[in-house]
Amino acid sequence: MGVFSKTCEYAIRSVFFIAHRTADGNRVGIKEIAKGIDSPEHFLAKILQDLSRRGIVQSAKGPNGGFYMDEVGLKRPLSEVVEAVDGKSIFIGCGLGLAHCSETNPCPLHHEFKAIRNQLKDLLEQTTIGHFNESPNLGITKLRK
Amino acid sequence: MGVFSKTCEYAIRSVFFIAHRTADGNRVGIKEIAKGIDSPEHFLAKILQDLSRRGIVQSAKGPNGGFYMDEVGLKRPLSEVVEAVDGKSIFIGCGLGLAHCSETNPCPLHHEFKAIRNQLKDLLEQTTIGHFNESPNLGITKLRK
DNA sequence: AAAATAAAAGAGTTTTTCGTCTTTTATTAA
DNA sequence: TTAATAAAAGACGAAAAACTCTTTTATTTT
Repeated sequence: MGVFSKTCEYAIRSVFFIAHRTADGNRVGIKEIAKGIDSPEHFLAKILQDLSRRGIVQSAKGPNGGFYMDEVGLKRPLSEVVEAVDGKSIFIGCGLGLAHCSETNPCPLHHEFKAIRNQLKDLLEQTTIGHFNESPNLGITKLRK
Repeated sequence: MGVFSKTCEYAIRSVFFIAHRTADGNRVGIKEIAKGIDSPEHFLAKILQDLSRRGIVQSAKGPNGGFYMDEVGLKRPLSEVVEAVDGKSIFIGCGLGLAHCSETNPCPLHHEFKAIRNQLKDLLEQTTIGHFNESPNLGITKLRK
């Protein structure tokens, strides 16, 4: 089991992909995205519909349509994508699945898990969707299986 | 989505519970364990059958039977429980779900994820199943929802 | 205005995870 | 040696996640 759901993995990979391909103002279609990140096309379509409704990606129908991102979108943190798809639980949930685990009522591993979760939280908050557009050597090269 | 599957959460909570209740040589039945950690009894039975087959917990049938742990078992790291139930993927898998992500072929977040995963790995390797038996104030008090 | 394009929406199926229920087997104690 | 106990095993059932296919709607270009 990964840290994220598969849906969320596709979401992250697709926003990186869209960010990279459309920073110049172009748009990119669902087929191309699906190929570019090795995901099932129609399943990804659902995911992007959702991200589009939430304003995380933009979309346009018709010829020359497709998905794209604006300047504001590129600056959004990855944490917004994750939260939109998987919810907040990854940032706040108990590692042992206890609903009432908290600072005052901690499970055996509460504090240790908290430290790790916070690191993940920081990473996802500090990494923007457009982050890898500026680092030409790293990044986008690797989004396929 | 939590870091562990629900099955694994139940597994961890149950080994902590069994360790605590049977360090003195007693045994504890499935009903009591299920109540003690707030889990579905028959589902937990399946999980413990598996852990028993793998030698992580011991079991005995019949009157005065139940689950228990020996000295060796108490010293086992929690990572063995997690690996038995959820497999290695949590320790080695790519955060973005890419099968061929690696040191030489890293995904955009490879190095960052690796650091976090390693922390989790260390925690699970350093915490033994019997760890909380010795710390009377912390620990076992909180395994129910 | 018509045809082509591409996302949105709707309605499924499949697979995996989670959970339940019943029967069987092993052990112990009366 | 029979009855009681408790885990093991087997066979389901339900829900969630992952994935597919078809139809509709919006847009653009000719």
